[in-house]
Amino acid sequence: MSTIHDVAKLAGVSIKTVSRVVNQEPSVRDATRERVQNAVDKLQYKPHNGARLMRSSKSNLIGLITSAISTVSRDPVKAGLSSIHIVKGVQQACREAGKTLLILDTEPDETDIQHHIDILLSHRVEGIIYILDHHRLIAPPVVQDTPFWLVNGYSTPSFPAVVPNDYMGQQLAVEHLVEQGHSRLAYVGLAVELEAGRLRREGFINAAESAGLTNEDVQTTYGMKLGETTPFSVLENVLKQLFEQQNRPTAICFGNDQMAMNAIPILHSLGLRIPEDVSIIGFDNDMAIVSGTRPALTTVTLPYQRMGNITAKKLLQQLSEPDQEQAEPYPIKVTGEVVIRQSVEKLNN
Amino acid sequence: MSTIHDVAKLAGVSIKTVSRVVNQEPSVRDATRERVQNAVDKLQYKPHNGARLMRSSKSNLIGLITSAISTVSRDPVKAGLSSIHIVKGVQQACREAGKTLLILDTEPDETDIQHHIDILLSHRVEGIIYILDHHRLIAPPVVQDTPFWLVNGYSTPSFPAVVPNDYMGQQLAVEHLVEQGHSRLAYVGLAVELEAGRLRREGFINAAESAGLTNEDVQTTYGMKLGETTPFSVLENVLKQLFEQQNRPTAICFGNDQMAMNAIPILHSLGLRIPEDVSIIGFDNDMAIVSGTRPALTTVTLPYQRMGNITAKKLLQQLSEPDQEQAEPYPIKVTGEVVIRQSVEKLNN
DNA sequence: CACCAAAATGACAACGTTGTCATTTACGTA
DNA sequence: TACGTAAATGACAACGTTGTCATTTTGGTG
Repeated sequence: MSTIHDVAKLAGVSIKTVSRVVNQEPSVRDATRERVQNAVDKLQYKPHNGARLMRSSKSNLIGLITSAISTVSRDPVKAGLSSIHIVKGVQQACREAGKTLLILDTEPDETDIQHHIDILLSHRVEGIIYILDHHRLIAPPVVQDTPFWLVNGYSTPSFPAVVPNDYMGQQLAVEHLVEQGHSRLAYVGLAVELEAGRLRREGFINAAESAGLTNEDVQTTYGMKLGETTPFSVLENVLKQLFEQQNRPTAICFGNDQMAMNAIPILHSLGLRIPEDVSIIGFDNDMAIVSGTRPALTTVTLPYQRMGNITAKKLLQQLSEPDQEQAEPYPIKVTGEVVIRQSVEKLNN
Repeated sequence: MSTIHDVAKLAGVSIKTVSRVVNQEPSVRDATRERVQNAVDKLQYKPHNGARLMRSSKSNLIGLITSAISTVSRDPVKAGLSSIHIVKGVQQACREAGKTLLILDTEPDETDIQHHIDILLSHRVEGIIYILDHHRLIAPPVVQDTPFWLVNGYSTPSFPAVVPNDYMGQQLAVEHLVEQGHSRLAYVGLAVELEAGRLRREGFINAAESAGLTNEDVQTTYGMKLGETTPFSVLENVLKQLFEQQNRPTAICFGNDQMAMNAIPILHSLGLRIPEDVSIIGFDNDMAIVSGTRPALTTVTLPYQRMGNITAKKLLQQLSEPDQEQAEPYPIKVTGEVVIRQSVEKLNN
């Protein structure tokens, strides 16, 4: 592999002039620049990033820690929305900024990431982004001098983090149902021990109250855990009870798409048509699920890609403007949006 | 960020002794080693990879070019099996060998990867793996001095490459059907302009011949393109014609899982039960598809993860034993295996 | 032509580590 | 205790580039 000295000798200039050409500095004559560029091309010279890094302290690398690749080949329906969508969002922002992403993938369920941090720091990455596989609180990682952001997880109010706004997302679902004329709602959600489960339930309850729905009109149940297939019999019992009562709901908000998908055949077996007899709405917009449901599922997006993009842009901004402080406390919450398909009917009332 | 000089000063030794401790060289006294390690821990010293790289010409990085991340969030059913499974296999082998993977993701359909190669070479990666999103022939990339492997694509017989053995995979499917007593088969496959489409069709025909099936017993049709949803009406017509004839097939080999999945409701609408009236078998073992079919689809795996793993191990072997030559011509073909579920019935005849 | 200022070019030190070889220390044996 | 050898430690050059400042070249003006 050729060095800057080889190029300088072939072009008949100093190594500094070669450096100026390669780095597109202005103060080089056109004829000189052309002569050097020809030598670069002929020798297929690639600058040595290690040497650059020693001199200029800019690696041009952004470190990314994720378990998305290890987990992406699990059963897509059971696994929930893959955090690789977050990776994609991060990647887009880095590509636009001309930064190279150094992705380190952890084993699933691996919580000690210090070894990964050490690798990234030895490569002198300019910043680190750690993507969690589901929304939760973690202890703050200890990293000096290098900007560090969490995505899909959070720590202290001073630690940079971006999370999905599960609360607002579920509110949007309720607002959509109410707007479509629904006034008797049920919520079948995730376990409240889960961050997302708790926030989505709270969002549902608050939105129902804000819409003036009384306790008679609103029924909530929960208990399903992320990552587990909803046992058919459990969901079946829940739905049976909902429809054995006098004030049957006209619409059901599910805590995620998987529950909504599993509910479809159960509701059919109860003699209910969707959306004519009961409307349903999911959460996540998981294409592995919604692309297969009949009728096509109306749902709320889990804005993973946007979260990744926002995080990377914030980090990059932090790098280019080191004195700018984040005004708001963390985490930054990103709200999804309703994707209207065919599982919600408009009522005339 | 502290340097080796800071550690040496704190521990009261030379920088070379610090280097010996950090690199776990043997010739250091235990007491000295402990003193140095304490200083390393106290200062949170991380070796500077750029400096190491300049001195030792070993980056410990393996470069990977793929479009898997950009494409993974497309509709999983339409996209075909994601090449991220290949990435996972590469990752496993690199992790075991203690190498860090530098993943560069291209835009979908981007064919000029020279810019990505340049980035990787400037980081002095020890080897490069280029993953193609589907099995095809490409022009040989020009890279000097650095080992370069293709996965899911191939070039000249001297260019290192690993591809799926589509031919053998489809043979396995036929052999399984024959073993289950089926003697009247149909093949509904991918377009033969596609590498996989051509090889799978050839594999089907050859396996049927080898099994002694006559032309009367075997019917082939093809024309579907990878990446496009099979138009329902086209597939419907194909299947109708198959079952309007006197010698109806007892089993259908599909060129991929997506076609098999789409065929299920059509066969039902023709009054055919699966597998009682007609057995079906897919190809790819795409969990985004097979996890949702009823009955559960018997299929042949597209061994992406294994291909990735084999490639990385070959590359790593090339790095540790540079004089070893690959005995066989390229590409190396990796055969999948039959995954038995419920869509193939055993006939008594 | 002489002078001045701006543009272009070059010399060389420094970045943080490892490889090489010289020097010092410790241990075992006679 | 002296000697020899092996183990441990240290000095310093080199890796390939960029930053800094000195030097040279060029162009314009009087």
